[in-house]
Amino acid sequence: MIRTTEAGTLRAEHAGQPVVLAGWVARRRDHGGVAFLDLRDASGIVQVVVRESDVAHDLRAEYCVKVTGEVRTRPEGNENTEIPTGAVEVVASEVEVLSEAAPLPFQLDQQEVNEETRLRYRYLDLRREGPARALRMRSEVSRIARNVLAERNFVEIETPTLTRSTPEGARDFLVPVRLQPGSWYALPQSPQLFKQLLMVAGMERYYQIARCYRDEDFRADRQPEFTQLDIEMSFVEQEDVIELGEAVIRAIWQGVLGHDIGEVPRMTYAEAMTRYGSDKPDLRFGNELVDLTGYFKDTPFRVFQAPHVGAVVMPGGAAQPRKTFDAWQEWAKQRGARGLAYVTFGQDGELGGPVAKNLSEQERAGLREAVGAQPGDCAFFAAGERNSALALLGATRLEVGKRTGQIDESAWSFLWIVDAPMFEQTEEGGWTSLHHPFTSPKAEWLDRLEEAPGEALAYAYDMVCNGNEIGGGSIRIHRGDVQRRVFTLLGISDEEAADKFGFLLDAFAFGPPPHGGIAYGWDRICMLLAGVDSLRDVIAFPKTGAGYDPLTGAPTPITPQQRKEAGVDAVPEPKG
RNA sequence: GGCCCCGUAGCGCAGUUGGUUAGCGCGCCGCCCUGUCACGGCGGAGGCCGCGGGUUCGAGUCCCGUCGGGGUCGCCA
Repeated sequence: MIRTTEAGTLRAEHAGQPVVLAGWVARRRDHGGVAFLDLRDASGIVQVVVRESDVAHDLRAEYCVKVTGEVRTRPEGNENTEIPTGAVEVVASEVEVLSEAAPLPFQLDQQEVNEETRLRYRYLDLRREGPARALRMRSEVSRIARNVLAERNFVEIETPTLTRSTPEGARDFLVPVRLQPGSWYALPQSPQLFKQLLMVAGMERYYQIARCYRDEDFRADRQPEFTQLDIEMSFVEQEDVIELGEAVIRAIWQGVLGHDIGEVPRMTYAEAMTRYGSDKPDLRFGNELVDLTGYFKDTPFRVFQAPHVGAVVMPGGAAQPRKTFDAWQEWAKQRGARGLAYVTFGQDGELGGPVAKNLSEQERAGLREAVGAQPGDCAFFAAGERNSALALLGATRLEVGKRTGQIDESAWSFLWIVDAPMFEQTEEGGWTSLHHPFTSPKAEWLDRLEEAPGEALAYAYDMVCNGNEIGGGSIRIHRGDVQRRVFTLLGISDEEAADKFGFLLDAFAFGPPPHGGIAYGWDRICMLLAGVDSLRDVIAFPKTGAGYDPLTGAPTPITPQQRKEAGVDAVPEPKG
């Protein structure tokens, strides 16, 4: 090693020791006759004293240097209590420049720097304490998960990233194949089918920290390539997977934050939608939705003559000016709603807002009590199809929670959402899988799926943390006849099924074990643990919203030669 | 694809109802400084005001378009 000691580890007890340090010049304070360097390495920062002024004079920020010297306690009164090494300093006898640094594109100690600039020089950004800490924490998260899984005899197995399109539902990233012009690989949206094959293969307990790819529009919490902790187990029931998933998350929160997540409560999908208007409710605050469908069943107000009428209360909301209520309308319209009806409850008991006068005398009289509001509150209403009304109210509840400060930002609220529906109605009137087509119906629905596809429940479960879905999974179908019936319901013909994932169906002809699993969104979990608002902060080299990597400049155009070789333009032979 | 916000020096920002030579802080370069820790002092360099068009006697400022970034809805089982 070039150095003997890590800078951040030096303490008063090391006084008198000769040391060789290596790191970067974080800051330089040159007084002419004496100069101080803050030397930073991965362990931290220590002050170096340089007496030979001309040596220090030529050093610049972020030069990489080797310092030979001796540790000593700082002179009386010169201690710096702000830093862990502040009791000591290293008196340099020799400073060797290992490499120079050009003037920096941004200062590393500056708080606010344009994110695109940070990403372009991500290697500099990562020299900063916060970004570096996020990556180190992420490593710790993975290590803990691996430990838990190793203790339980899980096998870590890699699966292909050049593969065939699998039916997750998102757009695939495609890779042209030089050796077979006109044919393309897809990058996996998840290792879903491979992990099921590994169960058929008798591995019994598989996991992988797997990179996944989806070609959709990106967000702060969405990247084109992202990571899942992917888990699959044989001979298990839903309870077993939930227990394991919970154990992983428990160990992570304990290990990284020292936080005990406690018993994770369960809620059915139906209950979550009814009470919170969301399949991933944020339980850090209450303020549940109110169902007023019955209350308004004979209402003279046209808008409320709907299959579902519900409300959410905004504490203190009556005091909002008209302009703010207009902004709420706009907010709702952005979400595809016609508007957001509201009623204010005055301190004097008077109802306000444009909706109130449309209600019957009787409805007005009991309304405040019916929605559970106090004088001075307001209530927002949504009316329409049950699902869309609940969705709007759920979003309103969250927005109200944010604006009124009801959300306890220091809290960790975990939750399992269970009993998800098997299917969801498509716009064309058919059915589509809520989860994916290999999800098993619950035992009581196994034989009568077809009777009421819209009501059939699945062995599917999502783990929710503070209103974020952090993981989800299911027990899979392992019986050919059940799988065929599900395909039929989904409108997938035998030929189509054979064409799309015949290899899985083939495998299932050879004694597939009952199995199930779960996948955790690793980036999102790290984002929550790090307390940051963007996935980009917990990814070493992330991309911007348009899928652009400011560091490498990817994606780039290809040369005509590459284009020709890759077979991008090849026209496949027509079949038959 | 829709909507909202932002593009001014390397970085962070200011720039009045459209009006002379576009400023401030940090950084950068040079010199000085023996106890600083966001060291300090003196001096200096650095701008296609994202890009293109329009209105105007005159545009960083107003209008249209476009590109880039951020957010959000759609989308992402």
